[in-house]
Amino acid sequence: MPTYQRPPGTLDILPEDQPYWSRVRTHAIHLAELAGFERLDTPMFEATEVFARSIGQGTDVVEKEMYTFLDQGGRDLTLRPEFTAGVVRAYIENGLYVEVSPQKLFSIGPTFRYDRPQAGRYRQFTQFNAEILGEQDPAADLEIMTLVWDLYARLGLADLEFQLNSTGCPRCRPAYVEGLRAYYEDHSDHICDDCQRRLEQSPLRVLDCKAEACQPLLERAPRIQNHLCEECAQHFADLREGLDLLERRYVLNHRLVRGLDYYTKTVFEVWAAGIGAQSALCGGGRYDGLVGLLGGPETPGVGVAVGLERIVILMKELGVEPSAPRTPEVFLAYLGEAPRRRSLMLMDELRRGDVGVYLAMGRERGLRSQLREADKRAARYTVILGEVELERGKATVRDMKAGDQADVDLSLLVTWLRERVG
RNA sequence: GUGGGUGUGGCCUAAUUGGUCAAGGCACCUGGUUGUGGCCCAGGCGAUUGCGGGUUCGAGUCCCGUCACUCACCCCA
Repeated sequence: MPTYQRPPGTLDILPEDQPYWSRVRTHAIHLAELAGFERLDTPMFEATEVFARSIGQGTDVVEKEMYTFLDQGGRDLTLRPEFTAGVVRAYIENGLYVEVSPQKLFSIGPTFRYDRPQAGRYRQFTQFNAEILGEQDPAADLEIMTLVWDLYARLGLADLEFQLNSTGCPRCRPAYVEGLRAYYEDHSDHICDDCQRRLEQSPLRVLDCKAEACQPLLERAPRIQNHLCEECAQHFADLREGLDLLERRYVLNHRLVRGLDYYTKTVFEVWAAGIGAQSALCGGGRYDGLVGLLGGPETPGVGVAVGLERIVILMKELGVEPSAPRTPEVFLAYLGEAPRRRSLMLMDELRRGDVGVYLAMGRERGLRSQLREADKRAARYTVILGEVELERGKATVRDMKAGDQADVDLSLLVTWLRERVG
């Protein structure tokens, strides 16, 4: 065992995995920009209050999953467990509501949750996040959903569909929740302990209970879809029409309720098999009250958070090719002190000429050892410089694939190589 | 927080079920070629078998504890 290990639930992303990450990030950023989203970077930590108020006191995230600490100045801070709260805080603080509306913003970076790690779940994980602030039109929900769908499609994850639901708004939800509570109270002796608690704290959460005992009751529980106000019902219908029109598959899931309190109307997730017991690839929804709740002007919003680790896991599982890493195609080998100095200069010259190059290290190495290294590094050409070549003002350039060699004038070497690599 | 599984060199695996066996493969380094890679051959580096304790003449192998990793529950990315 090594003396030091990664903290539980964290990940070393080694060079061999970077091509996957690079491909995921590149596509995410490209698609976001294509759809008119602008990048916003916020701090990795915020005042704890920002998250506690947004996400809600009774939620799992706030109750037991936050990395919270006091800094030297006694400030109560928390590593972000998600992006939305911080993005909304930045939107208000920087007065982005006076800019063109809606504001379409995306972010990408690490997030932190103190969960128990398991397959597909980490304490530090990476999210791609997109938000549309200042627009109540269901077209905004549709754009958000289309964006993540297209990201998956580009990365080769096919056969996906949205889980979709509407959780109503402050006008219609309270009545539904009362109805749900009343229904459950009539049968309270048949439900699990967790649900007993949920009824008090966040009644909607009884809907995604998986306990055997609760299933029969759930079957006949009232469904929010039948209790939406006219505005919410219309919004939901418009969104579904848009999804149909653009052929983004979805299934209605009346039991989909997300673990954060701020959602209104639309909630959705995308599920996939193959990431251990986890299924959610992304999750999102509308939060029309959040900006107001955090002290800004009443402003509707909708957004999504995409888990990047889970995408990478699936890409590997499905055999999706990552992007090819770019490594130098030229290796400089030398024999002797004068050639070594000349190689140093060649290295400099080549890189200034935008030719990627490895330089052999070590002063007493045999050519065999240097060529072995060149081979392992998959260099296309090895430039061999010894006393013999130096005297004639030339270098021996070995084509590693063909196995043949050419004499090239040192003065022409950069040009010669530039014509053949890149 | 709760439960299950696992823990041998950088990686993968072995050790006749307590008796010199800590072995093999991959990787790495050197040499076979006084200046030539990939294949092959030879050699080499590298492990107090997670840690602590116990049983025993003797433990990698049994027991207890502990730590770590891992999977799962809750919930999510």
